[in-house]
Amino acid sequence: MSEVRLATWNVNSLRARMDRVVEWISYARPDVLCLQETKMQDRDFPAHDLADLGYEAVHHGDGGWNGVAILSAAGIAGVRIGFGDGADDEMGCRIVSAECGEIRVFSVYVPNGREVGSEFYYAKLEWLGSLQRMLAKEWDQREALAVCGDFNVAPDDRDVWNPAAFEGATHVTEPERDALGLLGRWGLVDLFRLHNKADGLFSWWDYRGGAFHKHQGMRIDLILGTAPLASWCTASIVDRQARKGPQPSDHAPVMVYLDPGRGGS
DNA sequence: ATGGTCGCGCAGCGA
Repeated sequence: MSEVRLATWNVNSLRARMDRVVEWISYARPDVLCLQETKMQDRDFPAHDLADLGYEAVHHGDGGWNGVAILSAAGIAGVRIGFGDGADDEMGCRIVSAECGEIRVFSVYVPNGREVGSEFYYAKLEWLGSLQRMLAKEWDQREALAVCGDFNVAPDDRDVWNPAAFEGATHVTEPERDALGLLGRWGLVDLFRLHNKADGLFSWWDYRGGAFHKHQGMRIDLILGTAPLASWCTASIVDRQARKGPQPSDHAPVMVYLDPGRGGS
């Protein structure tokens, strides 16, 4: 297979964002695009419009909140909804996966923990734990597998616009980062960071207060991949252009470039 | 100065 472009984007309502998604697809040409916060029911998902653009898709959503999807120009097979043990249903349509060509792709929307120490914070940690247990139990880290989505965790201080101001705040606490660390110990690598080491490379900026133009953001949208994907990865981008212009999402798309003919696997 | 802006859905909550 030739180059594969694998992307993830929290669109904050696919209904409100469809024009921007179509625009982005037309110039970025991802082979696989994971979406989060579609905020729609399955029956409203614009599968036909996406098929016209050359994408098969799977969507998992039940209404006004959450909702995840995978668009693939490399095929969709072996769809899995949720964790398979009902845990996802309680937290609401936050994980879906499919075989896209030779890669098992997950699209995930990790719960927002709101205030540190709140019940929502612990539910977020539990959800990340469920993700790790599901991967360890059902999947093989030696295979080509990617977990893409909005993790609501900034992996390290480079990923926060003002680490001093965020000390102890949600998205950066040790337990949240430890939960990402467990995914790393299982075998997932933060593919964006393989070829982009600088700070200030954010994927989300608050709508309020002109945060985007003040470069006040965080990198919380991640593409995690197993060792084979890490060996294939040649480049990565965050497309800040998509955060500009009319009716943008508060997140920008993140994309990695994979060359399955490259590296040792 | 505890604000600010979105989306959903039609009040006020969640992010």
